[in-house]
Amino acid sequence: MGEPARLKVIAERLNLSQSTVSRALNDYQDISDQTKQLVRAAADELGYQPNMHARRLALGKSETLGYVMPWRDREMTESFLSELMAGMAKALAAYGWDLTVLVPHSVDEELELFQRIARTRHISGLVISRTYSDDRRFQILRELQIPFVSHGRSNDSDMTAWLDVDNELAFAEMTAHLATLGHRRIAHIAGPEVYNFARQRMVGWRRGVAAAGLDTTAAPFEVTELSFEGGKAAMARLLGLDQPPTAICCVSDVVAIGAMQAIREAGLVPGREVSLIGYDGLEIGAWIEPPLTTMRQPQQSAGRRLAEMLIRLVEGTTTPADNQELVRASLVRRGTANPPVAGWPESRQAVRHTTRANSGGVDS
Amino acid sequence: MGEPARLKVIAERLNLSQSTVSRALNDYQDISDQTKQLVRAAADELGYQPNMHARRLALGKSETLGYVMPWRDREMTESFLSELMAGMAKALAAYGWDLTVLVPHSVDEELELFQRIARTRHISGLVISRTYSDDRRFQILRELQIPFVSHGRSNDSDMTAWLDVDNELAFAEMTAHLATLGHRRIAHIAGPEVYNFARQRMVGWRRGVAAAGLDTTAAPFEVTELSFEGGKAAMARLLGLDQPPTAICCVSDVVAIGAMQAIREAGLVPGREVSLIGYDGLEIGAWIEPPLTTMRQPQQSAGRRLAEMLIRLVEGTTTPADNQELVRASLVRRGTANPPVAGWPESRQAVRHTTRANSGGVDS
DNA sequence: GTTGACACCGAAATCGGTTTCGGGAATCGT
DNA sequence: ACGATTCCCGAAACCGATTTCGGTGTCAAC
Repeated sequence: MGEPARLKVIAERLNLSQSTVSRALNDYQDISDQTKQLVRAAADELGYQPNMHARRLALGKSETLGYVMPWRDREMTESFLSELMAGMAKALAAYGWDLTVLVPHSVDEELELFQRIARTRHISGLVISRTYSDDRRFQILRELQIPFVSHGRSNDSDMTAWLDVDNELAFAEMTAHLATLGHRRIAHIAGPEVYNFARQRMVGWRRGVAAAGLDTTAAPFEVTELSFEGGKAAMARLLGLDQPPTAICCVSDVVAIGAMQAIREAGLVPGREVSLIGYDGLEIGAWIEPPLTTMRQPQQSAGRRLAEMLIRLVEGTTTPADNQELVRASLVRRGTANPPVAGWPESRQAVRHTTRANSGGVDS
Repeated sequence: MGEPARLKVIAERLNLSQSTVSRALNDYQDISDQTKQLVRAAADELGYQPNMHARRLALGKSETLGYVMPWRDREMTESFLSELMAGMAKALAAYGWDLTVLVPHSVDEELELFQRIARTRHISGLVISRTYSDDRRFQILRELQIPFVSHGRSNDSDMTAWLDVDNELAFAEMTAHLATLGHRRIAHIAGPEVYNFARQRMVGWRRGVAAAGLDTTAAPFEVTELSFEGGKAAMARLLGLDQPPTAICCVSDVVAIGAMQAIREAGLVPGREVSLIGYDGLEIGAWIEPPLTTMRQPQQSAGRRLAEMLIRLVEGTTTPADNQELVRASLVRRGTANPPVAGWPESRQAVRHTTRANSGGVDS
C-alpha cells in the first residue's frame, strides 16, 4: 500500500512478463482468457492504475484537452463559464480524459501558447470561445495542426469544427415575439461587431424586423460594449430619440439589465413603456424586478458536445467539417416583454411614472 | 519544422551528447558556460520544447494541479468560480504548471477520484473548496498523502494548508455596521450548518450582536439553503414574526437577493423598512434596485494565493501548517443598508408602501 | 515423422527526457 | 616531472508504460 503498484509488480506476483501483463490489461488477442482473468484480478486487488506519463509517452497522445478561457476584456464574469467547463470536464471524465484551463492574458500570449502546445503536444486539442468575425486563431491552429473546435463561428470556420447557437434565428424569433405583442418600433442594442455572435444577432434582428413588415432602415439600434454600463448608456441614447422604441432586443442579459436601469432612471417601467428581451438565460435575470424575459441555450450540454466532438477529432475518426453543430435557443418568458401601452411615447411629457407595479407584468 | 525538435536532434546538430544538452538546458554546474550558450542558442532556434510526458515520467512529478469544482447541489452557478479558476491558472502558468478541473458528481465519486490520483500521481496537488464543518476529505487526502490546500477551513484543518476569509470577523463587522446605523433588531439568514463558512458567519453575527449590546438570545435567525428561493422563504418567515427585524445579515448575495424579493412582496422596500447586507460582492448586486450592500473578497488573488501555496507544498519546501492564510473581506456600501425608519414595524399594519424611491438610499 | 498452423508468452526496443557514474584533458601544487 | 584536483563531457541506466519480434509448445494434416 506504500508505493503504487506498477506493471512490474503485478508481473512478478503472477510470474508473468511485464509485456504479457500489459497486453492482458489492454485486451490483446494473443493472450489467453485465463491469463487475462488472472491479471485483471491481480490488478484489481492491487488497485493498479497505469502511470499516466509513461502511458502518454509511449502512446504519443496526451488524452488531455484544453479550454481557452476568454479572459481579455473585463467581460468574462459571465457565470455560465463554469457551467460550460463543468459540462466539458464531466464528458471528458467519462472517457478518462482531462481538461486543463488556459488563460492567456493577451492575444500575443494566446498565440505563443498555441505554438508551445504545437511543439509539446501535451495538450492534444483545444476548445476556443468568444470567436471574432475575423479571427486569426482559426488559420493559425490549422497551420499548427492542432485539433480544435470553436464555441461560436467565424468568417473562417467553414471547414473547421464548431458548435454554435443559431443567433440569427434566435434574434429573428425574439423580434417576431415582440412584433406579435404589437410593437412597431423594435430597437436593438448590439455588441461590438468584432464579435461574430454580435454580428449574427444584429442580422437576426434585422431579419425579424423585415419579417414583421416594418421598415428596416428606420429601425433604431445602438452598438455598445457587453456590460451593464454599456447597456445603460445605449438605452439612454435610445430614449433620447425623437421617436423612442417601445421594445428592445438586447445582445445579452447583462446589457439588458443595464438597459433596465436606464429605463428606470428615465422614470419609466421596464416591461411597461419599454419592453425588452435579453439573451443568455442567466439565472439572475429571474431575480430582478421585473424578471427579465430572455433566450436560453443549455450551457452544460454544450460543454458536453464540445468535448465529444473534440475527442473524435483528436482520435482522427472524423473530419472537422463533419463536426459542425447548430443548436437552437429557446425563449424564456418572464416579465419584461408585454404589449405596448397606450399613451407612450406620444404623450411622453405627460407621463412620469414614479410608482411601479409590484410584480412584473406577464408575458403573453 | 515538421516534427518538433527533440533533445537528440539538437545534440546531433552540435556534436554533443544528449545528456550534455539536457544538463546545459537545466543549468547544471558541470557544463561550461560556452557550451550552455551554444545549446541555448540552438534550442531557441529550433523552438525546442521538452516533451512533457517524458519529462514528467523521468522527474516523477506532474507539474499539474487539480481544482475540485464544487458541483453537487445546484449551488455552483456562482459566477466567481471562473474568476477563481482564472486566478489559479494564471499563477500556475507563470511557473509553467497546468491546472486541470475535476468535476465529481457525487461524494463517492470524489473519493474514488482521490484514490486514482493517489495512484497515478498524474495530478500532484489539489485545491478543494466548499468545505464542510465535518469534512472527510481532509483525513482522506492526508492518508493518501496528496498535497492539497482548501479554500475554506473545517474542523479538521488545523494541520493542513488553507486559505479562508475571516467570515467571523466579516459578519461581526457587518452586524456592527447595521448597529451603528441604529438598528436594534438585527437578524441573520444563515446557510446550512454543514458548511463551515455558514457556521463561521453565524458565529460572527452572534458576536456582532453581543458587541452591540443587544440580546443574543432574542436575536432572530433562519437557516436556509443557499439559493434565491431559500433566501426568499427565510425572509418571509422573518417578516411573519411578532417583532420582525429591521436589518438582516445574509449569508450570501444570492440569499440576500431572494430576501429582497420577499420584502417587496410584503409591500415593503428593501433598504427602507428592512435593511440588509449580503456577502460575496457579486457584481450583479450593483445592478439591482436598490443596489445591494455587501462584503467582498478578491477572488482572483485568492486563486493566485491558492496556487502559490500548493506549488510550494508540492515542492516540499514548506509544511501544510505553515500555509494557512486568513484574508479579510471588506464592506461594499451600496443601497440596502440605511438607518431604520420610524413607524415600522410598530405601525406595520398602517404602512403599505406601493410606491418606491426611484434610486436606492445611500449608505451612511 | 516431418511440416505447418496456431495459440500463447517473453525479451527487448521504444517513447524522450533526467541523472549517475566515470573517464579524459587541463590545471594546479610541489 | 609527476600525482592530485578540477573542469567538462559521454555512456548508460532509469522512469513505466506500449509494441514489435521471435520463440516456445501443441495439435492437426499429409
